[in-house]
Amino acid sequence: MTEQEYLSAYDSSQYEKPSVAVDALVITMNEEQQLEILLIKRDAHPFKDKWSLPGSFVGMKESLEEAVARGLKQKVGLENMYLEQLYTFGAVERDPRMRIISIAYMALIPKCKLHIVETSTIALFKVLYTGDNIILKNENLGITIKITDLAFDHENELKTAIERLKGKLDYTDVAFELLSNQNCFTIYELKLIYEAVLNKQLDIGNFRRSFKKKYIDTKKVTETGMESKEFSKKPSATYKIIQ
Amino acid sequence: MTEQEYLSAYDSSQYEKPSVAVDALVITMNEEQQLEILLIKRDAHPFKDKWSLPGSFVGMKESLEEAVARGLKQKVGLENMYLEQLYTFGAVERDPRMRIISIAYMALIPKCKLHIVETSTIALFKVLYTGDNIILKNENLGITIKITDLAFDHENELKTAIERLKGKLDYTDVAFELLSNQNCFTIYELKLIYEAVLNKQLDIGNFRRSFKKKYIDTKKVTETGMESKEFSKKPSATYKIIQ
DNA sequence: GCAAAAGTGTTCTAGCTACACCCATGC
DNA sequence: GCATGGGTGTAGCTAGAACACTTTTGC
Repeated sequence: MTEQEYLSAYDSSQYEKPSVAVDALVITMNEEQQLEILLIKRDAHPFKDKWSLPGSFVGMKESLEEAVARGLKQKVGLENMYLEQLYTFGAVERDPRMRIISIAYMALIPKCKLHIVETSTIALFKVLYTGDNIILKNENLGITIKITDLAFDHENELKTAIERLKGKLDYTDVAFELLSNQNCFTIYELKLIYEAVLNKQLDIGNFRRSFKKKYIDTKKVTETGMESKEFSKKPSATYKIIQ
Repeated sequence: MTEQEYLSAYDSSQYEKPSVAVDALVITMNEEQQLEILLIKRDAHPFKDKWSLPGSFVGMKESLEEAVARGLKQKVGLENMYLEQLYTFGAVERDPRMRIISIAYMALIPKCKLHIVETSTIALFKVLYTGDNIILKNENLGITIKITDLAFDHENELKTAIERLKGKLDYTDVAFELLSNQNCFTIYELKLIYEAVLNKQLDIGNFRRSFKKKYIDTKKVTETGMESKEFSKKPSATYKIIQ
């Protein structure tokens, strides 16, 4: 049997298959320097009227990343953001309708590039900590929900994303993805992102020093030569990422 | 429409679906303190006669972990090993037969628990470094292959696993999974695992100190009170993990 | 003048690195 | 006696934490 004969004889439909979806954790930072997550209110069963992560089924001719990008473009008009695979959730009963295996992706995007028209079914929620609990709050809609109230296993997905983000701050450059302008930012602005993700205050002096050691000395980032007064009265040096 | 009506009306077979598989990266350490990986020689197209990672299709009523465990039990009689999800590979053309999305799992197991009858189609290969290249070698079969010769995208999966393992040594306890006996091991033995994974020599004095700080002081590990001469002439203290 | 961020300097500590050193044992 | 791992000690360097301090500007 040649390979060609083998391939055409192969019957890919002989077994029942699980469905495959991708979920997107669209994370941004608002003007008050708080993390926000994009949620969609379910209009159908199961979990009707619960808030959930935007998801899409994976088409036969698109990669996982392409499925996430397509879904986000269709649902909220988003394009060209940083995507990173988070984890694959495959418990048998995670969706009561049928077996769905879902590959979760984290999408980081600065809020200035996020032109979402908030409706009563699509909205950004602040991620707030109250002790050990996480609550999600949208002030325009006047909605506050507990993370445990999300549809499906999305509580688990969101918690995984937050932990991954915290863990990756140190040894990767993901924080830059939340800057409003990677070609012109201040150290203070980057510190705000770190503080929002880590949910704790950092010492600005130490942050400056470690920024310079980690990025300037290694030539990953350089001064633009321009100054900014966006965050202060005194002009501040601005930096840009070297490609 | 009630939720019950909705669920029964839901037609889960209306769209064509990708197939879903799991791949297992069974990693162990041999008597010479080298990492080994379990490979299976393909007996069918595509990639006929190439070596590959053991994989299984995911059944409708089993979780991803269960699918990995079932596959390993059926193919090589392995049970009860440490499993950790690695990454999901979903490129459209990764399998020329059909669309297969594969969730890779890393399985760590001490060689003493790995009772594999090596045949010409199932074997453990040493993971060896030659400069920047990785080669896979089985001396019983007299086979040496380059990592680039693996079937499908398994080169990529194996490289991802090795990197993950290296990265996780520091901040997790994965190294313990490769100990032949978690209830009786020496510090030297643990150091050999670190050296095999990191592919570099470590200072034994510093390793002892950091082991004690990280595990003894925190009461995660304690002395057994027994001594071992397995690795030396002078008797050595042995340790066990506290559950 | 006050507040707030920009930016620098200093001190202290913890941890890691690279050794040197002695001990116990098998050969 | 010598090689090998068991085990401890130590000096030096580095990164990070905590905090003090000056500067520049808008109000």
